[in-house]
Amino acid sequence: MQAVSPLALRLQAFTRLSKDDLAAIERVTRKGGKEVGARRDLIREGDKPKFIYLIQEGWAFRYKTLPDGRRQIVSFFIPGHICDLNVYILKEIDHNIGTVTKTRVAEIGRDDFERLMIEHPRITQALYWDELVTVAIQREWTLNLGQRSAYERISHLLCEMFLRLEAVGHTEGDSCYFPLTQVDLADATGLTAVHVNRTLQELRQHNLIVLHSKRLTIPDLAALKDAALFNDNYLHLNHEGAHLDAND
Amino acid sequence: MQAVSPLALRLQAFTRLSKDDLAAIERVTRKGGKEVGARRDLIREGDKPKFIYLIQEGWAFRYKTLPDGRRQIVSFFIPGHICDLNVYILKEIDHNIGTVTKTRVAEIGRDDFERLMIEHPRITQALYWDELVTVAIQREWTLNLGQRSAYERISHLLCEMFLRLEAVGHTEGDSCYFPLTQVDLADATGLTAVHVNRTLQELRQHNLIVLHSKRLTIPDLAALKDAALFNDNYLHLNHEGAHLDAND
DNA sequence: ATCCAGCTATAACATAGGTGATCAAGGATA
DNA sequence: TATCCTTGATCACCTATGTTATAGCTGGAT
Repeated sequence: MQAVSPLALRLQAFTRLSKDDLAAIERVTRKGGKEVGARRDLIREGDKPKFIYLIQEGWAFRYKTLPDGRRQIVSFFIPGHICDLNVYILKEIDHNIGTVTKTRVAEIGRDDFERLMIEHPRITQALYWDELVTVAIQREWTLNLGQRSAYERISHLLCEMFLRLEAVGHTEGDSCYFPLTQVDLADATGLTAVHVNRTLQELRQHNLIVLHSKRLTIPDLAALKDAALFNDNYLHLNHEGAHLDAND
Repeated sequence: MQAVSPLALRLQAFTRLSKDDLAAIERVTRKGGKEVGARRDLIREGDKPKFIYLIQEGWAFRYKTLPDGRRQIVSFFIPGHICDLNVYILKEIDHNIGTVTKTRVAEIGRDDFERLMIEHPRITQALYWDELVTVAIQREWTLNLGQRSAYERISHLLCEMFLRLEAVGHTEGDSCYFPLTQVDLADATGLTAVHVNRTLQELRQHNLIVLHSKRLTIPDLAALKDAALFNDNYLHLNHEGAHLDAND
């Protein structure tokens, strides 16, 4: 189905990997393959962390809830995304991971993972880069929720997802598959679905987006970025030089 | 001044460290010592990451800004806190770190740090635990900003800070030093200073807090936690058994 | 071809929290 | 003691976003 694992694709945005590295990634990710249906929970709060999850195909998200049912999506996972490097160190998971679409994941055990990191320092470093980017995204979400208006917030999320999808080759020109419902967007932006709907109308009126039938088109990305006060430095894709000290 | 480095104190909440481990921490942290005044920037957006910063004494925070000046504090640093494990992998810092009070930090270079990790696997693991907790806190802040009301949000922040201070021995009974201004609280909770003021009044009226002259007292922590819908699982302090597999 | 559940759209109304302005109180500095 | 500056307190008014309700779509299941 796919020639290259989306993880490998993603990591190569940071550093070049050898054939040997790539083969090791393929091996490890092929091992714990698993299919999960749409709108299912993959991990539940309170679980004992056993595996590192790698999203191979499909969309998922991490979410947290309050006792009265309020719920916040705290991050989205798209192909190539690793959930929680080193997480087996913790005793208990403090959040949930749910799927949006049908999803193919690889469950990677602690031992396999540690072996991979010991035998492939280049991969190890790339994984830490990946982890740092994930945390940086989490911080940007904090800024998003704390300071941006509804209009800016939604624009920002759309920009971010588009750029992340682009990085793993999941866009076609100025459009992409986009399976999130307005309720998902609301839970991710801390707004209500009603207000998300209003705001999407507004974005459409301004010709910043076309969104229907699970397809998002952004005719003028620069304009949407402006509306979002989007600064892509937090995605750390501008990495020339960052890997110069890795031994080739 | 202090017998044990607050970092060592903090890490021992996760695992027991040997005398040798402790000595290594002392050595590394003593090396790059530096004093910074109150309300100064320690790190600026765009800087090239050179050091890992360890807060030895004082309070600081990480913040991000928007072009029009809006600003969000995305995390607080108290003694024993490490800023960004492995951060030297990135090309450019995407946020700022500013001090609240006069602060003593240790700048730890990449080489020293990597040597520490190679020679002390127990410390390495504790550092990853620390990093996972930091990220978990960031996620909880996302929930906080996205879903909690002003009243819950401020209560939550006060609970979190109190518990974190307690973990490094910086509380006295039910009270602690608390140098944040109402503007700081506003920037951290995504509210305005005016509304923070209103909400603090409300908390005082409900006898949940006493706060003046940079001193916070929480007469009934359980009650404040209730008001905050506070669930401390994200701090991962409940760790019995978590380190059983470390070789003693 | 029909049905149904989960989406999307819209409207009328309510409110939490924002704005901008002013003043008082508490520490530093001199 | 006087001055300055930061912080905290309050007030009157405003608006972005939430609430509740209803109805119309749409696409997959049967």
